[in-house]
Amino acid sequence: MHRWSKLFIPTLREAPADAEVASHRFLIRSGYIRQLGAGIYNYLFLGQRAINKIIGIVREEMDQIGQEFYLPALLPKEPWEQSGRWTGMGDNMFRLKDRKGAELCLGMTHEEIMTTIAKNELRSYKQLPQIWYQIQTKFRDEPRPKSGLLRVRQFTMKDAYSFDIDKAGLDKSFELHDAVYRKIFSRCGLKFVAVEADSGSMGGSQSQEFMVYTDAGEDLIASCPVCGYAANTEKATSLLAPVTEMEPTGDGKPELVFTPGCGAIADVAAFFKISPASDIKCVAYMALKRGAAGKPDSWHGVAAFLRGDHQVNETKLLGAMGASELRTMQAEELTQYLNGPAGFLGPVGVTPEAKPLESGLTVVVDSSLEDRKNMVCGANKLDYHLRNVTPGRDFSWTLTADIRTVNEGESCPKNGCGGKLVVGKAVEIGHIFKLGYKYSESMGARVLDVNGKEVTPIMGSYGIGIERILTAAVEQSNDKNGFWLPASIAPFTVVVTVTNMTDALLKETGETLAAELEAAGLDVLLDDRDERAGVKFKDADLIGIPYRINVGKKTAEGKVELVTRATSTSVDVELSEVVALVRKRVEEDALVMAVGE
RNA sequence: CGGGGAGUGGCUCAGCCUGGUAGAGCACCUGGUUCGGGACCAGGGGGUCGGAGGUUCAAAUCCUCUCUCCCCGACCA
Repeated sequence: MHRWSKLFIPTLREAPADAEVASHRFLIRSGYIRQLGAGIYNYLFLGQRAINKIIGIVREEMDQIGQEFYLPALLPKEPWEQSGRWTGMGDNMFRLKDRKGAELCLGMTHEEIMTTIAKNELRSYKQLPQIWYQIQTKFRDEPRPKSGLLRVRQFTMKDAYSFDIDKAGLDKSFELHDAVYRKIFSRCGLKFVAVEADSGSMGGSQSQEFMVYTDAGEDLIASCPVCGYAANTEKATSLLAPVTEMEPTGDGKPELVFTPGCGAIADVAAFFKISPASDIKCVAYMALKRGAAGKPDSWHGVAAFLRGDHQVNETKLLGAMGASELRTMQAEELTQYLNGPAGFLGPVGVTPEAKPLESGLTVVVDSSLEDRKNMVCGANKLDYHLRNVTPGRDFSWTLTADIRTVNEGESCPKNGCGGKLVVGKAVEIGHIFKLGYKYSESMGARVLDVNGKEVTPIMGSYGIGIERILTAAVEQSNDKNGFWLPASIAPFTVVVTVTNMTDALLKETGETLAAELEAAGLDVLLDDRDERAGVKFKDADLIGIPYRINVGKKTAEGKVELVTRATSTSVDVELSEVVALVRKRVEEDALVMAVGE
């Protein structure tokens, strides 16, 4: 039995001033965690207990479909060089040298290592499929750690990797993970949503994120309340209403117009008395292209053109070109590639490359411009714009693609749905991903198929952020006094609060009750501290335990109070019945979570 | 990396502008009174003011450099 008086649970009346996000404040105030450095945290007793419960659930469910491994966190350079990620991971990778000068890194993910095992050990299609997973500490040199445990440099991840003989097999492995992830998050009591996600430049074909809505989140999710469509805004699409406003003037040729000081979209729209939707915005970037095998990386000029009222979606833009990084152009580069100043850039007169990322300028035009006529755009000349510009007739491009970010209120992209998209902030707790052949190919994993022919296994990778489950749970269930966790992941299921330890009856009753609860299989914390009742109540409310039993005033009559933290409601219960009642409550909670999503 | 802010007992902060050798509340220790929503009284311990250098008779305070942390933008579990 755990006696509070003997434990280290350093609760704080006030949170550090720099903790802003609810989960950050409460995890510190409740004594779950303490900060050691930027994005580096100590997990104390309660925090580690909660983490262990989460890991228990993850492990139990993952064991239904896969096999647990444990790979090193300290990794040699070679596998990363083979996959091209030694450079590809850039500054996000922690690197170090050993005493001999050999280069190593701290693992931020383990595709390379798992694939190395596959390459060395798998020989035949008969050994497939395989699903291997581990629960491991990951290290990422985040440019900006923030929000407590939400974005850190060291964290725990459950990462899984599947190896299949063909695409159908991968689909199956993907489906298995999807189902298991839903079970895991449900059991953890999270209200989550599965969304379509960007598969990045890593060559994947399908990617799905599991998200929990919270203002502390860093992702934006677009969803349709009508049909259930949901996607990360990095990936989301929408249907646009046609632009109905009158075109500026007939179908004339481009006309140079003096537009002094109109460097911003709003100025241009006001000047021409058009909506920003009829203006062509230009965003100029330098894009990084990773050099193929042995060749160096290179930077290329890119001009993205889209409607004035739209925002460039850099993830989509990268994907459209096959580039791996973007930065905005400097003034000299604007002159070099577009021969124009910022604020007055336009597509007319520029010479697009035939293929993306060649020596000249790659011109990417958003699909929404394709059928437009008589628009306004910058003239690549200070204080001048062009009107009556028609895409295709007056300028050409390297490629068109969907490169804009959807906005709330636009129409759902699903056929005939008609719903209006809503956009909300969310935190990513899991991600499942069809990798394809990228790693098995580059690292040379091969097996023989039925015909004795060498084939490359197809892979998937699947991650869950362990601490983020805890963080998301705190984010979704807190009030001014603290937070509450579902019994499945709470460090304790019930706290027995003895309101006055100097009262022999209360003390004795609390001891006995705690022992009975424990005998009934519940994780019980006995608050036997020599503190005033108020202090104990405040602490109990703070630290996330879902149920509390007060042994106090009514105990002389054979009764105790059962307090449900989530609702702050309490009922008087006969002492002889309280153990059964708590068990019943916990079981009911679990049932609700099992169906819930 | 770009922009903004902050480093003063464990926590929250004052003091800095206008240099004179460090303070409050909470927390902690001792004793007493209290005892169902973060008690009260009395006594006590604890800080070379992030670090280095400089100016000065004298620096938490002024100057320079530096480190760390937080927040806003580009990355991801």
